[in-house]
Amino acid sequence: MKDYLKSLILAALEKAGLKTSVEISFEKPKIESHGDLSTNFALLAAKELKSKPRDVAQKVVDALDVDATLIDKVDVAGPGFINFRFNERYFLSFVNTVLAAGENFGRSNFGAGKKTQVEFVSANPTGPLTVGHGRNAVFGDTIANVLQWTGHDVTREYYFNNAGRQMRVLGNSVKMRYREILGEKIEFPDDHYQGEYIKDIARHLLDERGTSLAEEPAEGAFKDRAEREIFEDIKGSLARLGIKFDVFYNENTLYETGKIKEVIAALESAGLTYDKDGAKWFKATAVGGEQDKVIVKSTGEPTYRLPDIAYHIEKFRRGFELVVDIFGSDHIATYPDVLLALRSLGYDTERIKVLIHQFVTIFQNGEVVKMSTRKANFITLDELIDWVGADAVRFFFIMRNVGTHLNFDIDLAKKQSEENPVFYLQYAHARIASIVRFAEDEGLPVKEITAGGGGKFDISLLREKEEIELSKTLGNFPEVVEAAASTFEPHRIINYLQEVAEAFHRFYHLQRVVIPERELAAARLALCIAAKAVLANGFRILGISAPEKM
RNA sequence: GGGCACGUAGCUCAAUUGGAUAGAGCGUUGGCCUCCGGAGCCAGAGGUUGUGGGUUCGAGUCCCACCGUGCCCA
Repeated sequence: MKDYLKSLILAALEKAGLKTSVEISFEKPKIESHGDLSTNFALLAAKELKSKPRDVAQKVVDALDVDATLIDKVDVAGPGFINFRFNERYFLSFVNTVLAAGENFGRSNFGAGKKTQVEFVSANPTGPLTVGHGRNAVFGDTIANVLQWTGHDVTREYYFNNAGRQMRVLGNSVKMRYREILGEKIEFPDDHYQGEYIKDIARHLLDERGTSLAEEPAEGAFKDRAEREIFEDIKGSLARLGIKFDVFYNENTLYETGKIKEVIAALESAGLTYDKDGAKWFKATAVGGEQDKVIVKSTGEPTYRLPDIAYHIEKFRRGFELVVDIFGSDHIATYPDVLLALRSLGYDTERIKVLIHQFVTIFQNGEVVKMSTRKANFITLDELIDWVGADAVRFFFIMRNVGTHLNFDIDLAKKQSEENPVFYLQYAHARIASIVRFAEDEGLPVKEITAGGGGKFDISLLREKEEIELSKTLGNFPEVVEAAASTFEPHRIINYLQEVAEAFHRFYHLQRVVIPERELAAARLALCIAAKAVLANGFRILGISAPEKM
C-alpha cells in the first residue's frame, strides 16, 4: 500500500512540475479522523520548494490520480499533512489474506535468510537461575523467535565458563558441606556459596559415592558434580519456559584451541599492545578509546576482555552475519572495549547488536529484595514459575521495554495471577475457540474456512464498524512483527495483540456471530477464525500458550 | 569522583524512532448478562511527561545543565 501511494505521489509531483529530494514516507496517524495513512513530506519539502507546506500539499493532491476502489478520500490537514482514507473493502480483504496464510500469517522474508546468532543467558553454572536471569532468558528467546519469523536463520547460543576462581569456590563449597554432613565442625566462609542447593549436591554425592571423598580435591569430584547438577537445573528451568539452546559454548574451548593466543598475537602485530607493570595492555586510546585496558594481568591470567574478543572473532569465523548479544546492565561498561578491539582488528562491528536490559528489582512484603547468588539471598526463576506460571513469567518479562528498570512485586504477581494482563489476551483466544465450536455444532463450514476460505463466505457482507475495525487491525500483524525485529523490541507484539483482543471483544459484544442468516454468520465466523489465527501466531512468537478453553 | 542507562496518571508500563488532541492495565466512580464464555463491554475521574534552558513548522522523543534512581569502573 505504501509503495502504491508513493508511486502515486511521485507521479503527481511530476505532473505538478515540482521537484524534491525529500524521501516520501508514511505513518499511521494516532487519531482516527486523520485517516489511515499520512505523509508529512510536504512539510519537509516546503523549504526546498520555497513555498508553504499546505500549498505544496494541495498542489500534489490536486494532481493525484487515485484508485477509487482502494482509496476513499485524500485531503490536506493541519500544517500540511496529506491524509489518505482507505476503502472498507481494502480492510476486509485482510480476512482472506489471514485465512490463506494461516499459521504462517505474519512471517516475512525481511531477514532474507541472514545467518544470525542470538547469545543469551550465558550464566556460569554456579547456582540456579534467578529472576534476573529470567528477564534475559525470556527476552533473548523471544528476540530469537521474532527473528525467525522474519526470515533469519537463527542459532540460540549459551556461553559459559566452567573454569576459574568462581568454580573453584563452588567446588570447595560443596566439599565443605560434604564434610560437615560427615560430622566435621566447619566454619563456612562468607565468600563461599551459601545456598541450600550446595548442601543438596553434597548429600547426593554422599548417597552415591559414600564417605570416600573426604580427601578428594575440591576441584575434582566436587566441582564436577556441582557443575553437572547445576547445569541440569538451569536447563530444566529454561525448559519450563520453553527455551532450548542450539549450542552451549564453553569458554575453555577458546584456550584449548589457541584462540586466545591468536588474539594477543593479532593485537601485538597491529601494534596495539604494550607491557607495563608486568601486565599486557591493549592500547585502546590509539583507536579512539577513553583509556588503555589490561588484557593480561601480571599473574599471567587474561582479563575477561580477551576471551570475549576471541569469542566474537569465532562468531564471525563461524559465518554469522548478524550477532545479537543480550546482557544485563552489569555488562554495560565491558562491551565497548570488546567492540573497539574487534574494530581495530578489522572486523565489521556493525553486525553486532548489543542489547542491554536493565535489572529486575524484586519487591516482597513491600521491601526490595537484594539479590546475590553467593549469599543465596535470591528468588529463583523456578520459584517464580511455580508462583505465577510460565505464561505469566514470559509475558511479564516481555511486556515492557527492556531499557526500563522493572519492578516485580512478588506478592502482587501471586495475588493477581487470576487477573493478570496475559489472561486478557488468552481469554480472547479461548472465547473465539468457544464460538467456533458452537458454530460447528450449528453446521457452519468451520473446517473449510479454517483451511483457507474456499469460497464459503462473502466478506463484503460485513458492514459494521466493529467488523471493519477488527479486520483492519488483523492486517497490521506482519508489519508489527517486522518492526519488532528491526528494533529488537518484542514488547511491540504484546501491545499489538492487546489491540486485537480489544477489537475482538468490542465486536463480540455488539455483533452476534452465530445467527439464522447463514451467509452473514459465515462471514462473521471467518472474521473470528482470522482473529484467532493472528492471536495464536502472536502467542507462538511470545512463547505463551493459546488455550482453547480456560 | 568518572562512565552508561532510566525518570510519563496513585501503582506497573505504552506512545508507529521528530508529528496533529500523551494512551493501556491494575486501582477508583457509575452503568451493562432472556442471547455464541461477564476472566468481558461502555462511560467518568485521574497529567505542567523530574526541573530549567536550547535546536525547528512541530519535542515525552534530539542537544546542554541540574535533581533523583539503578548498574559498572576506580
